[in-house]
Amino acid sequence: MRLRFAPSPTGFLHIGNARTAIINNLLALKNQADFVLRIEDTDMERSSIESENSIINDLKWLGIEWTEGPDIGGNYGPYRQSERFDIYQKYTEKLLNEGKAYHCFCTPEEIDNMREEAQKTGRNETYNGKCRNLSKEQKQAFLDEGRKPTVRFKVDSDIDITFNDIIKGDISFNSSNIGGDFIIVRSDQIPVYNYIVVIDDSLMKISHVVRGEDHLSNTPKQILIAKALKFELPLYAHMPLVMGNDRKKLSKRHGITSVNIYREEGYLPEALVNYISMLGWAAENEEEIISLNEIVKQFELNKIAASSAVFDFKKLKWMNGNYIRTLENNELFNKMRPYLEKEYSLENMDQNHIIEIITFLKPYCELLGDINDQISHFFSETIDYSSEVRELLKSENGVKIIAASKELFDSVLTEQNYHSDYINLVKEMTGATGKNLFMPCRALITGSIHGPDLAETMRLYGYDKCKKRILAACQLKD
RNA sequence: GUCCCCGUCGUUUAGUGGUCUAGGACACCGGGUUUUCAUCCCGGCAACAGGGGUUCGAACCCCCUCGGGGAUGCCA
Repeated sequence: MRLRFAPSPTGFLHIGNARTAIINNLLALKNQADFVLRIEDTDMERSSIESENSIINDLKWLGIEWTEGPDIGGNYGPYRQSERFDIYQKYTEKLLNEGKAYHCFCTPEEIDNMREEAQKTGRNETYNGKCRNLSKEQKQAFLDEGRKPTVRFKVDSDIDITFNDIIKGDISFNSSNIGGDFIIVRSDQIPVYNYIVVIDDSLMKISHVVRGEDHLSNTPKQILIAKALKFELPLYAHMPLVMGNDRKKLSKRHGITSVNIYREEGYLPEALVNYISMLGWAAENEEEIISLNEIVKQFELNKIAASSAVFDFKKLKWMNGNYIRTLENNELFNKMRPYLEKEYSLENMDQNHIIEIITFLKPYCELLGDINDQISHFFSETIDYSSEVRELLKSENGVKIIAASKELFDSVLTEQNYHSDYINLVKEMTGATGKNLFMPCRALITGSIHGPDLAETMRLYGYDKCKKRILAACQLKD
């Protein structure tokens, strides 16, 4: 089994493409198949090496590993289409010589008119075959005019093209419905995707073409070319597209679509891979959070749903939080570290202490970056009291509790029991209970009325810091 | 317009003729974990697009309608 992922380097790796890559990777792992990364960079205007690098970077981050590609070579290279033009040219000449393709001198304007005409009359081919049987003289005349021809592939009419798609089942097209003779080489000599994808897949011995459903209607054209070139056909599997919440193809306006942004936002690649694997597929016991190994073990291409799926950002987030919670503490620290360092200098801090805090705050984080908000009051010396907190502390009850707290820290509480005994002693002194007890205590120490267990928070703060906070609260004036 | 694909709770899925008064997960709502929030646990809400067939029996098979998506590029 030989698989391939063939992105065009015209931007960042998109979630939809990432899914194609992930599914191919799953399959490759399951079947110990060869996995080719091929760069489809024939759109000279939009392709860039920066995009290629960033896509490769994102694929690696996702844990995807190919066995052949532009970065590592292989026996079927080169793996950039822009480096294979001489190969394609031979096939073009062959097609031309055999009368299976021909030069077309029509201008874009003429083509536009044909398209309009075809639309109006309800015909299916957009190109009317005008240049199919040009005489030598006619060709020469166009050449003398300075026209640069394209190469069109001859599509015979009324031929049934059928194939069995692994995901969709039997599919059939009629050659009369695919738009007529289509261009395989542009007027600037650069061949187009629909043509060379066939050559590359054949030359690279790809056995299974697993790609997005947007390629489904390209498939009959590709089959026609493969037949003209006497290539063996690969097996096809077209995956339904990933949609936004309005059921349109997932795009920027639906939310984050670039994989690199997910990385920056603090998603774990394991979570993203897990979630995306579950889009259109379910494990035997319907377990949702399962390891890559288990997915690989259970995954079957023909079990992918034939219908499209809406990308659920909330569920992804939930899943990410889940992965964060199960991460081992030191590892979690290492992963959160870059985020922390964006806002805090960790240089002079006790690493074990930070790990202790992170472990404590883990259930509050769905994204790695969430730690920054959660941890701020552990790291900062001063407090910004919100107006809500201010009001609470300036109430009669709040003032009473602040006074009691100060007295306790002045005389009763020690470095040993300041965290464990504090709240109970305040309760005894003030008679406050329940919310009236806990809210002000939490507010005056942490500056917030919500948060994790107060005693543990105080322990992690340390005696001095708790005392400072109480003194600060005493200073609280209008 | 034309061609192709698709149609189970809001979302994602289980379901391949009887075990389905349709199951799980996310989201949402309610309760519990003797302060809050988060985690965790329990409970609730909620779907077979519609209409015809086939069959003793249909979410599952067939047809039509409707709905959605994709393609229709000298993009990939």
